[in-house]
Amino acid sequence: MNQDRPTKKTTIYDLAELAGTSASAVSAVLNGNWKKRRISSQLAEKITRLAEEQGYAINMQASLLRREKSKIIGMIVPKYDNRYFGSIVETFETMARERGLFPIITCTRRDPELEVEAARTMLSYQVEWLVSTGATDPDRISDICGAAGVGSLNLDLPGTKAPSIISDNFTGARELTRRILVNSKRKLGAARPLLFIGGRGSDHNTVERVRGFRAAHADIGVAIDERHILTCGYAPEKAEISLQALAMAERELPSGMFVNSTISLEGVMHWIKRSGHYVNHSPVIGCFDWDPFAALLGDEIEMVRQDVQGMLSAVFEVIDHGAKGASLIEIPPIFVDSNYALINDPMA
Amino acid sequence: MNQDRPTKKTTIYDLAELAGTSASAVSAVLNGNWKKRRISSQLAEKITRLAEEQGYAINMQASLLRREKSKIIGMIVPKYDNRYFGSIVETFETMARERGLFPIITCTRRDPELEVEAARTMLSYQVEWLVSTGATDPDRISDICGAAGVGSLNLDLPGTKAPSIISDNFTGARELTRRILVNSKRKLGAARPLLFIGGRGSDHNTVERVRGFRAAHADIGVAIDERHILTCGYAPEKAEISLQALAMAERELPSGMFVNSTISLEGVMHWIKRSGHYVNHSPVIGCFDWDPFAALLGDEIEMVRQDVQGMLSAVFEVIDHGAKGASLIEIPPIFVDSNYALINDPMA
DNA sequence: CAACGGTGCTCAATCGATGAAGCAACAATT
DNA sequence: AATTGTTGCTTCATCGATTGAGCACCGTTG
Repeated sequence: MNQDRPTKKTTIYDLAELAGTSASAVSAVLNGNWKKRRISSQLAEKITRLAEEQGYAINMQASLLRREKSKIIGMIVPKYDNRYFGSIVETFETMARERGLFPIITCTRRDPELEVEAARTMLSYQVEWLVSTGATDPDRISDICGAAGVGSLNLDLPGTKAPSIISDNFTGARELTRRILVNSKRKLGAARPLLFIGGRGSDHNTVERVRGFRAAHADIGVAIDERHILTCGYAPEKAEISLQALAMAERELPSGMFVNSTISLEGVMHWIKRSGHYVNHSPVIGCFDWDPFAALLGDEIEMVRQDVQGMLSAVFEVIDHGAKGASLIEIPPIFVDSNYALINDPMA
Repeated sequence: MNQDRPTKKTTIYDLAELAGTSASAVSAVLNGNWKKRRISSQLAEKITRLAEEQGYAINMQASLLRREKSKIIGMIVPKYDNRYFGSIVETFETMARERGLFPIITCTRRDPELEVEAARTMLSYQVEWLVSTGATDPDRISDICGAAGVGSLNLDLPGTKAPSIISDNFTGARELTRRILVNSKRKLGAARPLLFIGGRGSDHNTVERVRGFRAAHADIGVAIDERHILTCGYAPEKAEISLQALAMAERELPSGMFVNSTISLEGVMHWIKRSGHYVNHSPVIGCFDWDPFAALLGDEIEMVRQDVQGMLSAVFEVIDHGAKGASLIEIPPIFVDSNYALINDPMA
């Protein structure tokens, strides 16, 4: 079809000429408000048929230029290398489309400069909202958006200049720690203090999780060794290096660990396997995040699953109905049983 | 900054008024060809400064409407739930940006209707190229793009109407099978025929991998049991159901498996752990795809890593320099050693 | 002093879709 | 017969950036 013009795209003017009518009639028919514009159904049908035949596709650039709302929603995300972010992106796309929004996602690889550049590019594309996921400097992005009159939102990591939707890290970490301690007690006879590894000491989530970690120890009156709080960053290698350094320094390693992300867990498990420590007494492990294979690794890996559906529902709730100022919305995480069952409400 | 006008965005006309000059001068300065248009460097500097102060962001819709090239490149991808696709998306974004292209990615959840809809939407946004990754019906998408004069490319799964870049599935599968058989021989004393599980019997990759699987068995003169080729789909549950059915039907299960994706491996490992089969003789496993945790699961999980960098280099090679017709470009996969070392050229 | 080339800008048309305003034709009402 | 209402369209300005054409002014040259 339409062999005569191989490259040039069909416009409403081409269709108008073919239909022997005006471009505005074509426009009205194709964007659905032809009833309102009192176009006869015969003409509407004819135009629709022609559009189909010609393989007409609207030029969004032209349409959006004219319209006041772009219906484009942007998201920046640090990485695609774990299930948590993958699930966030997939859910975001689905929910955006359900609302008639066009999602644009970009991965900024935890690079602050890229984050800013990506935000600016998204503004150029006239996004109506920008969701900053796990951004290193969310407030900078909120400022940039604010100056352009574009709404922004923080996801996963909070900021102070836009509504933030994050997991309830404190409560989640406290419950996760409690569970690891219970497993530790069952396995070793007594609850022994755990190691905390992964994350950045400077980020809110890590701070809150350490706080939950401390609280759970305090709850059962077990003292923490401050040298065993290793907020060494998220990369797998950093966890390995950190553990190796600890093993060099100490006679005895902790018998259990709270691992702050699946990415860190990757390094931890690799080190455990290769280092030769823990050969005849594998540690009791818990991880703040979920991965299907990690779940199958040992018998005793306790995992928290962040409630991605819940978090994104909250995101779109804010987008649809607004939120006051830079509010902080905390979503309780979900505890995953080893046999794939989900148990809600960790504190129940 | 720019407090007076909270919502309305700054345009080149606003900047022109502020600078006491014309919009065309502003445009020339901001898009970099002010030398060609003989604008003085004083004026250029002034305009640049003003643009910065006002937080000006170009309106891409307007710019793209006027220009002939959009510099937008689209990709559709089935899922974000494994490292392979995550890595494809991340690499694609990086390489696109390096070339000054703006990547738009959308996830179609293996839904043929969504694929077509996504392709049409991307055409509306004037993409110059569309990369269909693992599409269920790549030719349909090529047709749609072709009608609009837009280039298309297939990645991961081949089509017949556009250049396709895929892994060398046959060679990869043959070498993977060979390795599993070697491991099987080392462990059990003799090389026993393997089970093939996962993938769709209708897709090219699965067909080729089964062919490689057969070839490797033939190479050492071991006969395959045809009932042990289970192309049950990609979802984890399908692999579980399929294995369960096999276990009900047979007295003895195969001692080794070729698993066709990490997603299928998820189901396989879960079933092995929960079903009670293989309790005192864990099977020798190989997987066509790589996952960091799966790599740590057993001692004997052999994994092939598809060469994402290589595949995307080939994609952009085609985009930059063209390819003849619907050529098929096969990229050799990479074999991963259990200690994280990479060994190239599987056939060496 | 006229002609010429160079510099430094402005003007106005254009990309494709949209929608307010308007117009012609006819029907219904006073 | 004049007014009003309704239907079914068309006309045209507009969104913001881009770019070919053109204009005014300068210094230089013959």
